[in-house]
This record gives sequence, C-alpha cells and structure tokens, in this order.
Amino acid sequence: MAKLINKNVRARFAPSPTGRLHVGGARTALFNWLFARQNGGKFILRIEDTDIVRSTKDFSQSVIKDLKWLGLDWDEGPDIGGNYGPYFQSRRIEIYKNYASALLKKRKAYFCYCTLEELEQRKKKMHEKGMLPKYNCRCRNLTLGERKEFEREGRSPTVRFRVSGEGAIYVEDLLRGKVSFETKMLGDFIILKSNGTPTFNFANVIDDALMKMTHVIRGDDHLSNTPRQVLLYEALSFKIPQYAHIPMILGRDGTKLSKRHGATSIADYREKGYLPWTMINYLALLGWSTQESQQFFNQEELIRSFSLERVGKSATVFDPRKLEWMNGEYIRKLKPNQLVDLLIPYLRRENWVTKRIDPLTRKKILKVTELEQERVKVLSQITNLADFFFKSDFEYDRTSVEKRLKKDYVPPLLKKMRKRIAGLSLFNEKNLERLIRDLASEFSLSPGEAFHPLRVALTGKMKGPGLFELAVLLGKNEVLRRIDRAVEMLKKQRNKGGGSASGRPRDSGSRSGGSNPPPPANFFGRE
RNA sequence: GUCCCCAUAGUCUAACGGAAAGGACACUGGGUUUUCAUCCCAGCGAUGGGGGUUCGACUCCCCCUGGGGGCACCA
Repeated sequence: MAKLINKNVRARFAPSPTGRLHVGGARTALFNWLFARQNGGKFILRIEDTDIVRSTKDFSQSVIKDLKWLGLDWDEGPDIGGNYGPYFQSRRIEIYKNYASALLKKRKAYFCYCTLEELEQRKKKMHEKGMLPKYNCRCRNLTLGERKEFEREGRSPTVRFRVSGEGAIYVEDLLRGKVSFETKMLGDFIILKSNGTPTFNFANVIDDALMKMTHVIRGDDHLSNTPRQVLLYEALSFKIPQYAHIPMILGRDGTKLSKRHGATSIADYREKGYLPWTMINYLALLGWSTQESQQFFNQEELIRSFSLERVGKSATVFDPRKLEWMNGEYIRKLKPNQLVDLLIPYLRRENWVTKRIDPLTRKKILKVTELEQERVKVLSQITNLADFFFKSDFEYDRTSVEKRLKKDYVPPLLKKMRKRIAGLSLFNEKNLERLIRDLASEFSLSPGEAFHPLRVALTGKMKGPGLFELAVLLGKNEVLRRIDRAVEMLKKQRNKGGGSASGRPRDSGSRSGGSNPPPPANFFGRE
C-alpha cells in the first residue's frame, strides 16, 4: 500500500528543560521528527520552561545541543524562530494570561484562593476517608465580597478551570483508538499558578493550538492528561490535534527509567562513546518495528519505513547490551580514518597525545585503530584496550601474569628471545614469527606457550591484537625494553616470594643496580 | 484507593482468524584465530491464567492476575 503523505503535518517535540535530554525524550523527539520528515511536513521544537523553579537556561541549551548531536533538525524553534513564536513558553506568559482572562469572563474558569497548605490538608483528609483526591471546589462560587476578603488576607489566587458536564470525554488516539474518561473523575484543575505562569495542561494546549500542530506524539504517561486538555480545546474553541500516545521506556526492572538504572541521558552516552546514529537506530526500534524486524537502517531508510501505525502499544525496556552491540556494529563499519578522529578525544583525555597531532603520530594512531577496531564497542573503551601502545609503564594485568608468566620456563625463554630479537636484522612480522616458533621448538614448547608470555610482556594483557603486528608497531627497541621490564618484574616478584603480580617495577622502591627500567616516556613521543 | 493504558522467550519484536509461532540482543556449545575480538555453524528459550466465540484463536469478547501511568500551583 502506498504511503499517504500529508505535507501539512506539523509535529513537535516540547521538552521541559529541567534536566538533560533523556533517552525517552529523545525517542519521542525522534518519532515526531520521523513522522514529520516522511510526510514532508514540519517539525517544531518548543521549550516548555514554565516551571521557573526547576527549569534552567543551561538545560535548554544542553537539550538543544543533544538533539542536534543526534542529527535531528527542526523547521521552527527557539534558536531559529518561525512564524508561530516565540518558542520558549517563558516568553509567552502574556498569551496564556489573555486566554485565562477569556475563560474567566466566560465563567469557564474562576479564581481560587486556597493555599497550598489548605489543599494539602484537604487532600490528606480525603485520602484517609478513601475518597478520590479530587479537588472540592470551595472557591467555585465565591461572591465578590468573599474574594475581596481573601485578597485582604494577602492571598494571591490561582485560576482554575471549571469542569462541568456529565458523561464521558473521548480521546481519539491513533494507536489506541477511542479512549473514554468519566468527566466526573476530573476535578477543577489549575491553569494559571498564583505566580501568573501557566500549568502544563494549559500552556501545552494553547501553544499546540496557536502553533497549528496537527499531531501530538508523546509518551503514554500523558494519556491520562488528555481529557483535561480536550476540555480546554473545547472551551477555547480550538481544533483538537491527532494524538498518538507512544509506549514508555522502562528500566531493566520494569519501572520507569531513572538514574538508578545507570546512564539515562543522551549526553551520558555521547560521553561514553556511542555514535549518534547508534542511538537513533536503537531508539527507533524501541516500540517500533518493520514487518521483517529489520535491525539496521540508514537515515533515508528509517524515514521511509517508519510509520505510526506500526508503533506498538506496550511499554519497552531499555537494553544497554543491545545498544552496545549495535554501537560495535556501527564502529566496525567506519573507515579507520573516521574512527581515528572519534578516538582522539579519548586519547587526549588520558594525555596520551598532545593537542596538536603531527602527521606521523596520526599515522601511528591510525595503525593502532586498525588493530583495535574490531574490539571497540564504545569509543571510551580504547583507553583500556590500547594503553600499552601509548605508554611504556603500563600496568600488568594480575591474572594475565599469573596465568602466562608465572612459569619456570618463562624467564629463560624471554631472555633468549630478547637476545635473538636484538640480533634480528629485519624486524618484521614474518621474521619475528619465525624466530618465536623456532625458539618454541628449541624449548620443546607449543607455539602458544611461547606467544603468550611475550604478549603479556609487551602489553600487560593476555588479550589483544595480533602479537606480531603489535610488536612491529611498537618497534624493535621498545620490544626489547619491554622484555627487560617483564623479566625484571618477575625477578622482583620471585624475590618477594611470589606476592603481588600487578606491581609496577618502577614504583617498588629504590633500585639495587642492574639494568634500569625504561623511562615512563610516551611511546609515540619517543620513537 | 480510583481512573486509564498495556500483556509473544531474560530483552527488543514479527506473524489478513488458518505455518514447525519468524528475526535480533543476551546466553550456551562448536568451528576459524597465537589470545581476545571479529566471522561462521548449532542450541536454549515465548503466546501470563481461566472462560467463551469459531471447523480453527497469539490474533475477537469477558473475568482474573501482573506491570505501568494519571489523580500536583511538575512537565
């Protein structure tokens, strides 16, 4: 079936800047964006900063930054303007006040002088009686005199919407069909706070109407708010948009995703080293799928294939493991040269490379990248994977030393190896491999029994890239130094009676003659 | 408590009322590799329970259970 496109579509993302952009918010933004883009319609960004206590300018900026980082773009928004601005709710206060006045005049709203404490108390009492904690409208029909009296007491009023009428309110939802709510379940609700700012339900409705939104795609935690909003649309004679309440994203334990579940903000994932498109691709699959359960999409494919009709209805669990897998897939698809650029910030953070990178150093980083690419799932992991390429005084992994170096044959083997390597005229992979294999058979060892100790001596680990490739990259002299260092380390441990295997020779007190360990110089700086 | 939403493996999910319930992550085993990773092969594993409707139910209806959300001068 050919997809119907509707160029008049206007969809929006309306975050409140009370924190960094959350994965749930990001997915809501994504679905709106995809929907707008595939229809050739407009995607609008509006910042809902009416909670003056919790909203900050910094969070507004960071939300915008994170959306851009994800690769989302908008046709109207706080940073670029548009025909229906301003796009910060905090700059639209007068608009809300005017509409509130209109409702007051029509007696669809009224001033309420109850204080927070009074409301709190009343709610508590109702709760104790097992009643619905719905507002009983003490101020609903105040006389002018009574109002004057309250004002003399110094109370500043809120404006409440008068909920009246019998029967049900129907919400037409694109995903869930017609959902009905009993009007009598709703209490009169506040539309203007006593400080003059609007509440969410009020500002949201007015802006969506004034900004001519055709579709409201949002988390289904908003479904229960919708009947109130419908009442407002009707009271203000606004056209009700099409709703689509998408399933929420939960944490591993099935509860609402929160900091308890670890990283939840887009910025967290950016900093760890997830690629923006990984986030988009993964998030798109949370609550939506194609008939074939396709896993990977490029941007055009995603825009083309997305459809609201195929968005599911049940809550989804955010799975960091699948996200990491997907990031690894995308990292492996990168050209090594692209990956180098992404990796460099993490190397800088460790002070392994200088701010300016000369061509030779870059070439070496490229080589390291080629050797490690298939192991990197998250960019920041490069730090643990490749430390030994950048520093000579890397630490030895304890279990690697135990398993691969604590053998009687190892010290003599390494010493012999050192001698042979020193005598090697052409230090390349082929020659090195032949050398080690020959040595293994001289010692009556399997090749592996010779390879493994050398690997630990050179890298401190028992996992990593091809042994001969990494050795050649390190260079002959560095390889010799590292063998010396490992032999030295083993000797010291033996003297100490087989104590800690993770000791760094340089750090274990003054030296008593013998060969000195290599200086802690930067490998790339020195060679 | 009450209202609303939801229900296929541990997780994301597919399946005009008519397949052996398909794919992906994770996990397990095997192969390749000097190790790890990659790659390849194989395996484990699901329609929450109970009633209907129907020749036939993952699919439609009802009840139960479970989970989530709202009931704010938060959004």
